Amino acid sequence: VEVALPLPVHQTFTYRVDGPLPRAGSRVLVPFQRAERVGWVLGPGDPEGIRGIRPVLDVLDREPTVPPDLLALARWMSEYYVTPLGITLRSLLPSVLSDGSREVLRVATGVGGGTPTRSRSGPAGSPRADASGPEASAHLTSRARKVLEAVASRRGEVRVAPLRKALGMGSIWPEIRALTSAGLLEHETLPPPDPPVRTRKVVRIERWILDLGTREETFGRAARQQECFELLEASGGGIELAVLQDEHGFSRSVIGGLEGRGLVRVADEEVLRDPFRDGPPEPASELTPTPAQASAIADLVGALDEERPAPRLLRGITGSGKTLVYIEVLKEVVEKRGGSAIVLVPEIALTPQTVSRFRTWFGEGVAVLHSALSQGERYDQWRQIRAGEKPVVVGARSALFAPVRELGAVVVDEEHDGSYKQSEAPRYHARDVAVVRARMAGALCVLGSATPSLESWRNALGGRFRLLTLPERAKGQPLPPVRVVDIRTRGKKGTTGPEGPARILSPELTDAVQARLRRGEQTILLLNRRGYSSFVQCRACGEVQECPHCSVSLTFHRGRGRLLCHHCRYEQGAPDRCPACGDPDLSFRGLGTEQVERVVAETFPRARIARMDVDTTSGKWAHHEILGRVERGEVDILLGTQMIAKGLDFPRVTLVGVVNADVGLHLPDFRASERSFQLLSQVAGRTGRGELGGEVLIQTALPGHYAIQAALSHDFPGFAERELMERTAPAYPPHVRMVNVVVSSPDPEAAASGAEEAARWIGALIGEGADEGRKGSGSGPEGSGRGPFAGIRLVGPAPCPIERLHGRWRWHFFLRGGTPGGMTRLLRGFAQEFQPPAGDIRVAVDRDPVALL
DNA sequence: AGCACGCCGACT
DNA sequence: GTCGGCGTGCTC
Repeated sequence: VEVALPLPVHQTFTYRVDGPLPRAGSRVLVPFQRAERVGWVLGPGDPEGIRGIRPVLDVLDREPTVPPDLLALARWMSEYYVTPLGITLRSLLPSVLSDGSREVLRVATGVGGGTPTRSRSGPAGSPRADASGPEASAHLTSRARKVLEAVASRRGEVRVAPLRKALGMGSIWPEIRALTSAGLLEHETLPPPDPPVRTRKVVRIERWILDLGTREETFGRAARQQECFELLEASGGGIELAVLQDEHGFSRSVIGGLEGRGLVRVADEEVLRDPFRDGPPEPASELTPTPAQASAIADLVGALDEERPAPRLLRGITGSGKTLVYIEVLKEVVEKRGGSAIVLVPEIALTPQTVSRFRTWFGEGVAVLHSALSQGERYDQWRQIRAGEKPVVVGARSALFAPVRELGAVVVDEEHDGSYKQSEAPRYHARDVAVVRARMAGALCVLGSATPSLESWRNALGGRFRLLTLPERAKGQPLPPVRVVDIRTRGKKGTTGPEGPARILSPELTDAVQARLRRGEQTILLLNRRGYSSFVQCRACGEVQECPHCSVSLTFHRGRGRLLCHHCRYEQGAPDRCPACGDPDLSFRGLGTEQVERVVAETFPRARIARMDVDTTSGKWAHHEILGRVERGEVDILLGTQMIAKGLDFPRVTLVGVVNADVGLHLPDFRASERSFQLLSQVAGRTGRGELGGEVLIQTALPGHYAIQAALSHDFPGFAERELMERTAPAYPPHVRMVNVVVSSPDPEAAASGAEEAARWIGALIGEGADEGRKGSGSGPEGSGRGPFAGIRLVGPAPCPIERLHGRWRWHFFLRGGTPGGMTRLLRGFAQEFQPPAGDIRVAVDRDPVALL
């Protein structure tokens, strides 16, 4: 059989099987080098040209874990995103199914003199203090001794991978081998663990008694048994044994009696874990669709019958009721056609509230896949989906790969959201893969957003997607009026100096908040930057503290009293004087949410304030706790980063204030304007949802910027038109497809030369060095070849905008244009054949990147 | 990724 | 003469 292994190698392997061939998509345990690994069977293998073929050790699945449709999708992703198939498959499945074999070590038991003692870490080479050890230990290397000591100091079995990490050593297999052959250690490869399944005892009706006469005859004078049986009947046939005993008082003998008559059976059943199980219930109010909703629904329902329905782009302003449209489509798929559907939602919008809207209609038929699930919980959901018990799957990015049967529709809500792009290999975009999965299944794909990505918008304008619009809010409320407050002139006039509160909360915004407090209404304040200040600068010498691993300034977090790097985990104590010149006069620059919180608390001492950003939501359910307080009216001002901009629906929020709309607008990324516009539009949509109306105030130093102007008038088409124009010269997505190749190394020279060599390699294939010479459009590739690579242009290499990250120096270059097929061939050749120069150099290929930092 | 093998400089 | 630190090529 041909087997895909989760290795960073663009190659598959062939193994021998005795007995029937396992079906494609089944997992197998195979010997690989000196370890055992889990891989996936792809089909019959070709033994031609392979020396010693090794045998499959075990077939781990009775039914393939990867059904044929998902295997085909994985193959497509593997090609398109230039990622080995095994790594792609691993990322589509619950991790328990692929985390593979575990190599364990333990101190050998059979050795005379007992276990080697805990070391007293004598100098290497010195005579051993404990004479009890066998002779063999005398000539161990110091490395081997370290390994042995480490194993001995942890009791029981020790896994190799964590041990190696703890020791900070490279490969420790030579040492392990030496120790095993010296009889000091035992080494064993354990099979993959059984997926964790908890069970409990459940009493379930085995034989139903419908006829009254039979019933009397059966039970006779066994009144308790009859009662118990009737309770079981009333509750659908199954009750947990412990509940029957403890809560209903049926003794073991009553249940035993029923068992003896063959009426019930006591069996172990799996306990399924589901943290969303107790989400708040939502009344199933049957809403009447607006005319716009009704016509969107009609189109979508009609599309379900098409052979190959075109993807639909549903553009509905915030509050226009896109979810109602989704639900109607799902009902059609699930109830009328017996199919299943997948609904993708951005991670932070995946709340019990969101889920409960689907639960209202589909009840237990809804599976939820969420990043906060434990491995076991995820696996539980996955099994139920595969068993066909959950026709509706709601989840974040990876829910797209739910093994549903009869896929009828895929919905991608907030399709413009950047969190749909995976940042590790396979670097897929779930929106794009959703279109592909739906197409492969002949299913309908619905992309929904108030502010579609320009990629989808262009597809809709060009007819590849069908555009559906919900131009009005479902309850007829108007979109809130938006006002701009120019903050350029503030500060000088402010009473407390240039850094004082007046610069942070303009008089206009202060008055507006004050009015809400007086009326008992709520305010949302957005500032898309966490921490207290994004950098700390010495007023004497100008020094700014940077992260030692990344080329970014350290952010001051006042709550923790520390400086943190927002890219890696680095942190250090906050300085009280400049580390360079010793001057104590430090200025805290670059406003963050912590500082706003402080200013707001000082300005409105009576207000109840909640802050929501990644620093206040570290716990698993912290989001829900904070939002619950807002919902119950225990919060007057909710302050936070972009995580408060999505999906919240609180009718008493009548003011949204954007503290500084310019954060992010100047990032060196062609999507900076698009992201700002989306964020402003989204947060604006948080108000005016109830009868109280609403208002939005945007503070900015760039009141004339088109992204802000468009947000003022809620004008998505206008914004899109302008932005599409901005991206024509030089050509950026969506006009061309783009690939970002990032080369990194701990050594800055190696990163630069690695990027140059990689670019040269590709340049030679596509017939050009770089793109600079050509101005204007990217068309007309006269000299540059007309083969499969025609039209592909290379730009760069250059240092990445964040040139150092996690201790690695980074260079990158772009490829753009050409045909998708040509690009795939180019990239595959590159991935398979390009050898980076020696040293620790990594090459990451990011196709259709969403962020270029 | 993780392993073996081979080369080379440093240390005993 | 050995040990340990890389670089290179291969894994069914």
